[in-house]
Amino acid sequence: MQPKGDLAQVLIQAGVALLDEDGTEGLTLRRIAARAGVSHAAPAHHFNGLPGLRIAIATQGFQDFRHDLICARDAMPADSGPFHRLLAVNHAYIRFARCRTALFRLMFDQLPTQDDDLRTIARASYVVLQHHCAPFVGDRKAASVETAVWALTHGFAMLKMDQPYPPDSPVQVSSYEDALRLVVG
Amino acid sequence: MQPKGDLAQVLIQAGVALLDEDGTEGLTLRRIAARAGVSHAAPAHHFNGLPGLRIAIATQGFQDFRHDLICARDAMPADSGPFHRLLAVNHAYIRFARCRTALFRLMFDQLPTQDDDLRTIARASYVVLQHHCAPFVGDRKAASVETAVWALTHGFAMLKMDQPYPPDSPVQVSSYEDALRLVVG
DNA sequence: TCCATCATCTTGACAGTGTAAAGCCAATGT
DNA sequence: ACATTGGCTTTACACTGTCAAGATGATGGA
Repeated sequence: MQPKGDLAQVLIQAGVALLDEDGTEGLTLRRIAARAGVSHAAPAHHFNGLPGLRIAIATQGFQDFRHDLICARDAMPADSGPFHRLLAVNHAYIRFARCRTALFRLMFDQLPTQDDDLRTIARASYVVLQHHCAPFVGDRKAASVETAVWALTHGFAMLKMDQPYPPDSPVQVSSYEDALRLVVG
Repeated sequence: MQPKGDLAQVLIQAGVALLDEDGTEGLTLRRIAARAGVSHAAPAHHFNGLPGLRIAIATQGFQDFRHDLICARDAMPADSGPFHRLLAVNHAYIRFARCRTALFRLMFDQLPTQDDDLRTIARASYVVLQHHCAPFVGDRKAASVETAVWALTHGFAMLKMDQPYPPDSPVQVSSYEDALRLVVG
């Protein structure tokens, strides 16, 4: 779903803003239209209804997501070891889920779609994480290591997202780094 | 949110059935009411609106979930090793996410709530998995091992849920067992 | 220049949704 | 006998997504 003009991008940004501000139930065709200053039916016309708009927003979300991951890697000092580079990327992953919960949920809710753009950018996001796993493969299967690292990170992100600061949570903050060492160590 | 009478449980079961049959957007107060043969406002009266009903359904979902995990463990032969017992439980975890996607999503969407019943049963579900990690702790921190195993399983479940059978998926079926060995091995 | 075409966006209408207020009604307690 | 409560219905309302029809303006060929 490629934007036809200027308005499409404005609508997507309005939707992202609504998700960040009001959460999942804040995302509404009519609210997006009002925020963009157009009639209530304009969004549906551009994105083929609400499902199309959700896919477009998820696509934008993955672009922001990938950007965050890459920035986290680039912000590391040049002499950082591969573990700390991987850790920085994965912390960005978890931070994104924590700071932009509604958008993060929408992104992974919309994944089982046929839309090519969404699948492409989602895959590109995965490649960033995948790339930082390479130094740790050793004589193991690369897919196994990548799967373990990704699933660990994604699962941890979901739990941190669900329970921001629960004193009795089974998962503590420091546990992630320890767990990651188990996987790549 | 404890049921006041018979109808409450009927409404919950109707909601679960709607989720299984029609997916996330099939869950509607009015559809639940129609299926239960009561007026459209009855569900809201019992559960304090849609949010309360969703919490009640998520609570029921975690009970089914925990039941599945325990049954998977009990179905293993008595001489099974601890790894195959853990694997059986985690396969049940992944299978639940795959077979009851909408309910699974709702369960973890509703987790960040104050509802005590929901938090209690969710925690009890986690304990089942936690318990099977004990043989692999060794001299490591128990929380790290449990976190790694749980996050790996949950993350893998989410990916299998999103992409049922994609030929180009970065995560293959056999990868989970390999990844789990990395963590507990 | 004129006219057809098309994309963009608006307007109006409709069914479906959650929610709140009011009412009904049987059971219960005093 | 009477008031009260809980369980459920009825009614109404605002909000939602979607569709059909129309307005507006740009494009592009004759």
